[in-house]
Amino acid sequence: MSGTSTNNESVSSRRIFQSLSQGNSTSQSVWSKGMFSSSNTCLDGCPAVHLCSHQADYVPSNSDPSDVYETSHSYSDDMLPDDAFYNSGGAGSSSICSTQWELNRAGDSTEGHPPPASRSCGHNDWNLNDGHHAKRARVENIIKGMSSCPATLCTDVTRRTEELPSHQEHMQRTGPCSATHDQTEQLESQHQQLERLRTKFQNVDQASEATDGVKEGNHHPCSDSGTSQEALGDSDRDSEIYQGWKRVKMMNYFQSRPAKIKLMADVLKDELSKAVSRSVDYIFKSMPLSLAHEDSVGDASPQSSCKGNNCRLTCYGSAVVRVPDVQTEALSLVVQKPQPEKPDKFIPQSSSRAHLPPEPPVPFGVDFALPEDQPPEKNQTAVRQHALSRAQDRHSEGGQATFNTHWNSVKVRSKVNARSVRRLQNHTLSVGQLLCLPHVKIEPDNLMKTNPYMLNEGLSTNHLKKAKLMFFYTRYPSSLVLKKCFHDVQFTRCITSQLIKWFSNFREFFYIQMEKFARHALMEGVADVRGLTVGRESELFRALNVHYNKANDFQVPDRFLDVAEITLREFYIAISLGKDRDPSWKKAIYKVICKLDSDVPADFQSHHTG
DNA sequence: TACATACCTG
DNA sequence: CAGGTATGTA
Repeated sequence: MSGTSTNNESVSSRRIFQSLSQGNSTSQSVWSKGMFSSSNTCLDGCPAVHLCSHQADYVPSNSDPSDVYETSHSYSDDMLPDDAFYNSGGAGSSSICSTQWELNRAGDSTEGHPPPASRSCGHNDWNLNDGHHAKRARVENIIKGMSSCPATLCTDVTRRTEELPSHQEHMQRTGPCSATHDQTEQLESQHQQLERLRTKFQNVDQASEATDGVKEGNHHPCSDSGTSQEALGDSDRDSEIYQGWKRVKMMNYFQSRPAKIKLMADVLKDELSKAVSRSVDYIFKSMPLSLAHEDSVGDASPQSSCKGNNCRLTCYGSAVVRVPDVQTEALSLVVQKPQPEKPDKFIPQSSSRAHLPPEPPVPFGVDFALPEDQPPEKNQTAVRQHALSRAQDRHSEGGQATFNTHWNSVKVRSKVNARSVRRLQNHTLSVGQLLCLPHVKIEPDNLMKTNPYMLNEGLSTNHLKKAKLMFFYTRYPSSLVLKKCFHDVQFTRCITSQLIKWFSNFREFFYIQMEKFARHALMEGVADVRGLTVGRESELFRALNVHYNKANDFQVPDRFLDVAEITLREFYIAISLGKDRDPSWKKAIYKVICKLDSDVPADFQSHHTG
């Protein structure tokens, strides 16, 4: 294969990876901001104010990726990035508000009624002000609602119908003051229907195995109206019942159907399908993907945000923990849509999260604890970018320390590159596909920790430094020497070419310095070539040492000083003799210098790192 | 012609 | 540091 084709491959690969790397680096801040924005919108929208303040402080932005990095992590700690995603996306909350919102939108009786959730949850303004956001909210809510399963919904309706008498007792006791006039009318007009519905759904519940423990007299723990209900204020109870009626109203549509549960499931599935389809179209038309559901439970307490409002409703029990799966699956549909863009283009998507409507409020009384057998990482199949974003978080915690211990000279860039590589390795490209990405920096330490016998399929910054140190001994290493010294690398044409290119560049810099200092000596009037010496304190040596041994943690062999001195004198002589008029005048010098190579110490062949 | 290297450029 | 091109050599 000719070098041209190899170059072409390298070029294209490099271009690609450059784009990826740039995307990463430049998206750092964006991505980080996206984290915040996701946090803003995660829980219930109500506390978005204080979350937004974080973002506002942050957004002005830091052009320094490292600063961004640090900042983002310190923040992510506060935001409980991992579990928060699952917790905050709780089905209960979204189902509640979404369902009731849907009902409010669809229900005739709600004309003129602001949706309870809208009144109670501070995010409604966003929803109402943006039809697209409303769509998204509907999609998410429907998806989440699905997760709670129709059976659960039925149990909820059943419970609502059961609560009705007590509510009427309450109304009789307190009068209509605690409820709106419309609500009172609805109570009266629908009471009869509800009674019938109640009976029917009780039958359904009893016949359904899926609703074990939700039968009458054995309520779902979270739907128990005992203690928690007693703790409610009157207005809370009214609102709650009001929302229950909305659900029941929807149920009325199916009242005449025999298989209610199945029908509901079908309807909801159909709605879900359409909603997801709409959301896909919308998302790809209007904004980058929103992958950020790294919501934080800790910061936005649903109790505080929705307390006293209609947000407090039901608990869907075990369905809660299923919601994130469903939701991420839905999002995965979006993510997996073919995209001509680079994968990392998705990363900044979360930045657009700030423009999305906040998540529906989270009902309190819901156990957000995520089962240990369902860690967030289990959903990596759902949203690759989401996993990637989170992986960045985790790498920054643990892997960062390892990073920082290596090369100070490549701090920021190495972070970006290595993270990018890890992401690519894990999610986008196989390691083999990275072979022809010459400047891909795979952290060998990480790989070797995983498997000390595994060959690196790329050259790292450690390899580069090692090559530079090798240059102190050999300026023209043979391929055999290279293979011996880089025995931890799986040699390919690309790897070999890259190493050869490295040494070519090293020589180029070396000879440029020699010529420069030789001419400088001539200009300074050095008459005798014996006056040209290269010591460790010489300016020439410092220049070379900075280039090849920047950390100055390597004892440069005396032999290199000798070679440098010889080379300097060769240049001095050639220039003084006017040989530099010949375009190829340096070649004679190169022939001399190439014979001065020394053997590379055994340490370079036995150890991977310097 | 294939390959290696130098040179120039970004 | 890497890509591209020019040049020299076998």
